[in-house]
Amino acid sequence: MAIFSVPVLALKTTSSRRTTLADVARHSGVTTMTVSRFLRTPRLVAPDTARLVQAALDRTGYVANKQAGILASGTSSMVAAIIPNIAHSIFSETVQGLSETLEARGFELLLASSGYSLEREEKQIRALLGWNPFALVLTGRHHTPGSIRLLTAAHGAGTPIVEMWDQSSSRPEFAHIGFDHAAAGALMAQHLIARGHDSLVYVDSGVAEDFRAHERGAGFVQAAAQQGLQARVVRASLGEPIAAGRLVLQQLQDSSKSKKPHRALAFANDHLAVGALLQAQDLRLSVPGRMALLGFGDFPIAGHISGGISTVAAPRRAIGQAVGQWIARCQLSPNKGAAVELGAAVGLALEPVLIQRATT
Amino acid sequence: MAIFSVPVLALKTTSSRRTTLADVARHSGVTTMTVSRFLRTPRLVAPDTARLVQAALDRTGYVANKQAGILASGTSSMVAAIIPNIAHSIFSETVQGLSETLEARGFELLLASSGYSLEREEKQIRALLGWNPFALVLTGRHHTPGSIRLLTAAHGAGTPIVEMWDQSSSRPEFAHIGFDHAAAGALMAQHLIARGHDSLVYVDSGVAEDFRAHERGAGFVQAAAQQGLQARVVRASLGEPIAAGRLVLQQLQDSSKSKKPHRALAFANDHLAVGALLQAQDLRLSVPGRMALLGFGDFPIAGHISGGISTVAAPRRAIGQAVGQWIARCQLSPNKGAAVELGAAVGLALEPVLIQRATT
DNA sequence: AAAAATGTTGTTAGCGCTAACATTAAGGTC
DNA sequence: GACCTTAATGTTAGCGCTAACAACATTTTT
Repeated sequence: MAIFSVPVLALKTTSSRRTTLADVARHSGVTTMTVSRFLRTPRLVAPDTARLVQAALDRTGYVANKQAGILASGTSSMVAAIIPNIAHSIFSETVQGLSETLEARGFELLLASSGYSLEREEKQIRALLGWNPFALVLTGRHHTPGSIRLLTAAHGAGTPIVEMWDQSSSRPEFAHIGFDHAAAGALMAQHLIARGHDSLVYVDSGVAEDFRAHERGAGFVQAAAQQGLQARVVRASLGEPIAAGRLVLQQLQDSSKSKKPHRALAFANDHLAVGALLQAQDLRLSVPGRMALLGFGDFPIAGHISGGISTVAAPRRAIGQAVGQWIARCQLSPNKGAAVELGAAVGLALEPVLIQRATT
Repeated sequence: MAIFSVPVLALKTTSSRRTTLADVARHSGVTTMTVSRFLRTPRLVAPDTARLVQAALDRTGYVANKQAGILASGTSSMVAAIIPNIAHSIFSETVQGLSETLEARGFELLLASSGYSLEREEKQIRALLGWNPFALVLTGRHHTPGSIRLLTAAHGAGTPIVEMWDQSSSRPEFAHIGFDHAAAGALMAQHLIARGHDSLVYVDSGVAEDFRAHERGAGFVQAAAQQGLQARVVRASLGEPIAAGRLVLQQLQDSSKSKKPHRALAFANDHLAVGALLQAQDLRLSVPGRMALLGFGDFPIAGHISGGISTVAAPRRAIGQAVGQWIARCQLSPNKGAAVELGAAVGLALEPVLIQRATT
């Protein structure tokens, strides 16, 4: 790999600054205000003038300066969102749904990924709030005290705050759109029990800050206990999740040569489950004959692997869409900026759905 | 799914506007300029004053208004980038590399995903330029004429433009960091030929605007021709790529019951190849016995599927890092804004590497 | 001790745009 | 024709911040 740079000699030395409204105004013989008006409320501009302005706009290749516009008007069309991991299948569809919904309503989306770190999240909240977003979207209800302080202040100043993926919010005045992860975990346990399994294992995410995965685990254990069964929880290793899933299955297999061989495994996510299934296939273990597997999330790969991973489908896209819709409603609401209106708590009750494939 | 909203009655009606520099200044008994100075160049502020200001900062929970700062200073620390698809494995690591590198140098990254549509890309270029970014990063060298016009104007006004993933740029004054996709395609063909295959097929991406995949196909066909072999090109269907890969393999199998059964397939990306491998396993086809498979990209899943997909690894992360480094260099360069310096064309020569697994 | 250098803070102006109001022209009403 | 309405454009001020320079106090140099 070699980096080479070829300095190009003097190009057009027209280091011309960007065209401004004033340039366009000069070209069309009107004032800046008329051009601004043409861009935001064209019906207030006379047709003849409009033609002149449009021509000047085309000729100059004007691109509006957002910072100036936002600063002057005091309102931004930008929505900021923080996701644990953009690349992660579980969130990419939420982002897709959010961005579609917002784009259709004239918003823009500014995205940050926290890498599941609450410290990074706090930094990003501060950075994003600096852009004066119309609203701020977070994932989950767990934040540092510093984050909460920033969020409360922003909310007080009229910025809607939405926490998604969880069933409750960190503060009552923030909106939340998500579902109950403990209940989803319970659903997993109940399904496995209904299928006749009594040796239950929950394979938790290796990411310490994946609180939702831990909550599903807690719900899983509790539901098992209610049926008089003691579920075991093991933690996957950090890092690439398919590899981690393989490793978990291998270790469980190694450690139980003599013990009860038949087990039902529920995983924190489908990638772990896929890894476990692939490892089971390599070990020639019969699935679900010797071992039943149940994933979470309904990731694209889950249905494609031979056999397919049974999974609990989370309403990934719906969450993003609902968040977008709620934010759009904030804009339309008559007295937009007021804390009262923005403080309306919104809950979206979503039932995760069980999708059964050959593995349970 | 039910959306319910609970209007919270009057919270703190302190719909207090956000704290500004002036607020902080008042609290600490200095002028706004001193506070601004403390935030940007603390060494120019006396220790005693600094303490006062810091206290006021903490007390008020000040968050700097970026639009005001950028507007006043005329320089932004934000870098804008457009990627075909954020969720796509092939780009997520590039984004990761880019964002790490930029963050370490105090830049922020504003991301947009074009969905492989040049029209959307043009809209996004316009929208992103409106934010006055420090630099603009694009994927590939194919753009609409309108986009080129916008980019040329922005470059003329001092904004560095980088095209990544391709080996050349749309205009000589833009930087480019990437590799030769035709050569990568040729590499794939040569490898298969060297392994003794003479019935070669390239399975192209179903996405019409995935120009790089098409270029690899062209390189593949040409390299085969140079060895006196006529390679066939088939196009995968649109949509979920693992399913598309399965379908391609099924169709090839159906259509060649009587004909030469042994084939070598090169795929536009690893997801297609994984789909094909899974389908081959379901059909009990021996791989590579009856059919050799070769993917592109070295996606995480490629090495984990039983057997593993042989693949040509693209320097995904390195591309992102190199782009970030180049942008950082633009900042440091003595006469930063000048077209001459920014026009320095940068090429990063990267050799894709062949990773061999059980499938070829 | 005067001059020069340095350190610290303040003043002024303006980035590019838009809200709010002011102004003018054109048409309608009595 | 004096009055009111409406339509179209212009004027003024200011969003929150920072560059550039000015003003002073303090130290260092000669």
